[in-house]
Amino acid sequence: MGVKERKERDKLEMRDKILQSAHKLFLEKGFDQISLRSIAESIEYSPATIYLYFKDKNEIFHALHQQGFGMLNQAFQPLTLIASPFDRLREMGKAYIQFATTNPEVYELLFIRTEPMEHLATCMDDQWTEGDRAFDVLLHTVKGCQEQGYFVGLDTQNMSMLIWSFIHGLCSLGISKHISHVKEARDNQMVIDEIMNNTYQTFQLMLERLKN
Amino acid sequence: MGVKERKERDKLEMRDKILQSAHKLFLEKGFDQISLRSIAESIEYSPATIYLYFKDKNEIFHALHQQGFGMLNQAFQPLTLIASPFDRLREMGKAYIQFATTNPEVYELLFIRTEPMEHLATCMDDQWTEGDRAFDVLLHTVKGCQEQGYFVGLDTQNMSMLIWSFIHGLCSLGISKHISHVKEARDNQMVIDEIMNNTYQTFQLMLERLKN
DNA sequence: ATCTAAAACTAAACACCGTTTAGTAAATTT
DNA sequence: AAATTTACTAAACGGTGTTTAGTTTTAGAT
Repeated sequence: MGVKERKERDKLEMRDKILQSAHKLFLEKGFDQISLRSIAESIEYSPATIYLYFKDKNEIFHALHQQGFGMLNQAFQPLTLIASPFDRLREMGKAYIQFATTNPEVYELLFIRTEPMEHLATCMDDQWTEGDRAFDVLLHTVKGCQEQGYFVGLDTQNMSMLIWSFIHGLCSLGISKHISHVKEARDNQMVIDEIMNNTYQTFQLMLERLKN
Repeated sequence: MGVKERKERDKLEMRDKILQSAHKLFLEKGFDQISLRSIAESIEYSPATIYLYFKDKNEIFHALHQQGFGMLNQAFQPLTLIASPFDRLREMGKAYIQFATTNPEVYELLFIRTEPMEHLATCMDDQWTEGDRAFDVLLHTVKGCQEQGYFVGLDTQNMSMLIWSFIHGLCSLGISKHISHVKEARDNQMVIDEIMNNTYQTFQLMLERLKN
């Protein structure tokens, strides 16, 4: 009697349908433009139906947040194959920037918007472990670099935090409209991308000088 | 017959009253909790009245944005007296972090939220010049450092952008709830402040190693 | 002092929003 | 076939930003 199983599948399918629709909408129209009502309309159900599958809007954001972290981890997956820690670190930075610039809305959801974080804070179960794990990977890579003579005398955790801060700051400034000081950059994404690349390259040069 | 002048004064006073009220409200209740209606209530006028002094809500944010930049510039004012560029750079970073941590809501408005920026983009008059000027100060200081043997061979603009990215990233992560990897940091502001200080100190050590 | 025209202000409405409630229709179990 | 659980929704609640139409207050001219 697989009716129970089918029902469960249906339930998950519906959840997924809602999430897919939300994802599509917030890619198309941006963040503040997603409403439960627009999600409901796009899946051709009434707004109240969504509350049968999600507690509230934050829970939808939370689910998208998890999904986004999945995407990011997937982007990092191939990099674990790189043996040299310093090379791996460089490529991790590149991949991070690449992810942020090609999925700015997702990046915003993951690292800039505070809504799902605040929601998580109220949950007892630590589901922000994905973030912890990602940071552990960074820590491990920095440690590897140090064993090869980079960043000697600098604390591993502080150095990791430094690197993350820089990359995150660069991505944040690139995604938001805050890169000024070059008037062409105001609306030209290509100029912004170039600034980001140049800045990252300079960072890389800086790190290379920190050997021995 | 100074009646016309008085009316103009009254108009400006009212604008200021609205802005003060908005500022107070968004310090008290946070960002998303400010509504035109709550502003109106706190100044004891009807919501529609606000539209006689501001085009829309974005224009209020925009005005607060300018005001916030004034505060930041004021915090930077004393630092121009520091003769040594490298010392000045260090103190600028400290002042920036200090500003961000003591006025997180203002910092969020200035550098994280995109609303007033998007509004500015539609304005023809370039009023984001304050940001440009602040960056010029940074550029000038970095150039000074280079003349004293720091960061040689690195592009001035890229280096400035690197520094701003790092500091901004650090502040962003500190303000939002995204610093994980230390479970105590989840809700303890003191731990977060310490992480930020340690990270900045490490950055400083790094820069010092880049002499010659 | 009275009339007029402009300025200041607001009540009410509009079209949204997230969320809840109460009730209907369909599917499943008995 | 009846009873019960499940899936769904219409309508409402209290909130938002904004507009409109109309009222009150003020200023200047007669």
